[in-house]
Amino acid sequence: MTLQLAISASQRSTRQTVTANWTPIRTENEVEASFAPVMHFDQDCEIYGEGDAAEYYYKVVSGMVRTCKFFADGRRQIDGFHVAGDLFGIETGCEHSLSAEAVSDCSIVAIRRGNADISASAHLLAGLMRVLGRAQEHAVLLGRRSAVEKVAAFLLALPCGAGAKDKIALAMTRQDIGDYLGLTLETVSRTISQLERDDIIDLPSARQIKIKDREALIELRG
Amino acid sequence: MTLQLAISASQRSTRQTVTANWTPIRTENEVEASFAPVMHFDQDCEIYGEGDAAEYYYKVVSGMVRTCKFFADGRRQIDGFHVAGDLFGIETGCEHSLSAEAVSDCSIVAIRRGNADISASAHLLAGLMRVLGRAQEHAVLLGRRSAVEKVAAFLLALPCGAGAKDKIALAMTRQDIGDYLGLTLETVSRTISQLERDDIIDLPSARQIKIKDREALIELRG
DNA sequence: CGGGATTTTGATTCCAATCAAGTCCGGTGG
DNA sequence: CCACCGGACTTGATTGGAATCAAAATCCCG
Repeated sequence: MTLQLAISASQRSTRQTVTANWTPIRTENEVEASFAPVMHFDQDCEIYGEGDAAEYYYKVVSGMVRTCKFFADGRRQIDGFHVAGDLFGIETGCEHSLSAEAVSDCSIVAIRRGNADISASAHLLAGLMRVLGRAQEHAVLLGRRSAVEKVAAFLLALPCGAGAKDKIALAMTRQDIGDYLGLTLETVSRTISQLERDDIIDLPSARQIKIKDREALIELRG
Repeated sequence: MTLQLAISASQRSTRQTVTANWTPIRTENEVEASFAPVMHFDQDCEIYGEGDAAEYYYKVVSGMVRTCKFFADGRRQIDGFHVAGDLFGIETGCEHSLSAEAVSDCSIVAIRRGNADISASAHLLAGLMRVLGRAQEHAVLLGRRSAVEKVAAFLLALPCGAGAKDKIALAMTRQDIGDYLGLTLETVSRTISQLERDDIIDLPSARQIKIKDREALIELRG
């Protein structure tokens, strides 16, 4: 078992991932390729970096992964959050155009490109299409929309905890949410607080959100 | 030959497409499916609307197409501009999640879904991957970036006129560019004017742009 | 408990949106 | 050929919403 390293998170939005730190585990019950080791990554580990050779694409088994782009000035744009079943790291060219990092401790399988060709598997093709649809929705979300609209849409798109419907456990920080929505962490916080004051959501803790009035959220999302 | 109808373009960003108005032409030299009629659309015609059954996906032969989303309040987000060779209208579900319209007079081929399955054609799969890459880049562009950065990136991504390198003929209006970049038409105009004042581009006319200092643009794009 | 990271909240600033005139340009008709 | 018309574009003045700067509160983990 590997230990979570302390992270020197001083500046805003700067790269703060610990270096790769994963444990390969052979599994029997994996549906994909004949030989797909499951890897475990600790929270905030980098799975791959922008510019790395894209020999594999990946599928999340458990936990959450973020794919993102870093700019020279330290700003970061998160492309997406990926949970169990999601594909990520699919590339046209031979190198990754984004970085991928573990939001929480997580397990993923790597699938060698060409080995199991996407076109060979209807399952993978469907995954690819889903990725495309999400990317397009994300672009629409980032365009001319206000902070409330963005946050409302984000909350509505979030997967609810199994069983307890309308209860959301956030795995990511306000900074992560901001970098995904194109807002600052302060604006995200303020907006969420306002939603609570308006009795639209409940905040037992910062990372626990209960949707009290889904209709109102849908209204705000526009 | 069909006539271009007068358009009542009064409000900003409101739907202003003329109703479908296309001419099917049978062609022999089409590589795709065995039976792919080429259709012609006049400028500003709707090719399909959000919610329409997605029986086909499409490929641009000539001219330019925009795919976009309309909001209840009249705002519009343009998802992308598509030129010769580009695929558009690929959907996961059974209906279109965006609308498609002709930016200029254009010719496109429709490819029936399932008939020529994407997975059956490496060519189509590559097209799909390219679409995905573009959608991701677009999302990154719309996130936390300033007006100048957006416009610079837009100009650099534009296809230059054949032969005369660095000469761009804009097919779209300032409003179109704004709805693509998540800016108002005024901000787009101001930014372009500023670039001219800074001697980075030249504007013989509003729709003709000559890039004088590509390095500077790249610098601004970040 | 203690300490650091995360989150909330407040005050102020700034960039882009909005509101409001003009100007330019391509097309049309006299 | 020129005057005129309408849409597209430019430019100016002002406003507004989110960013930034700053500090306090809270949570989580050892």
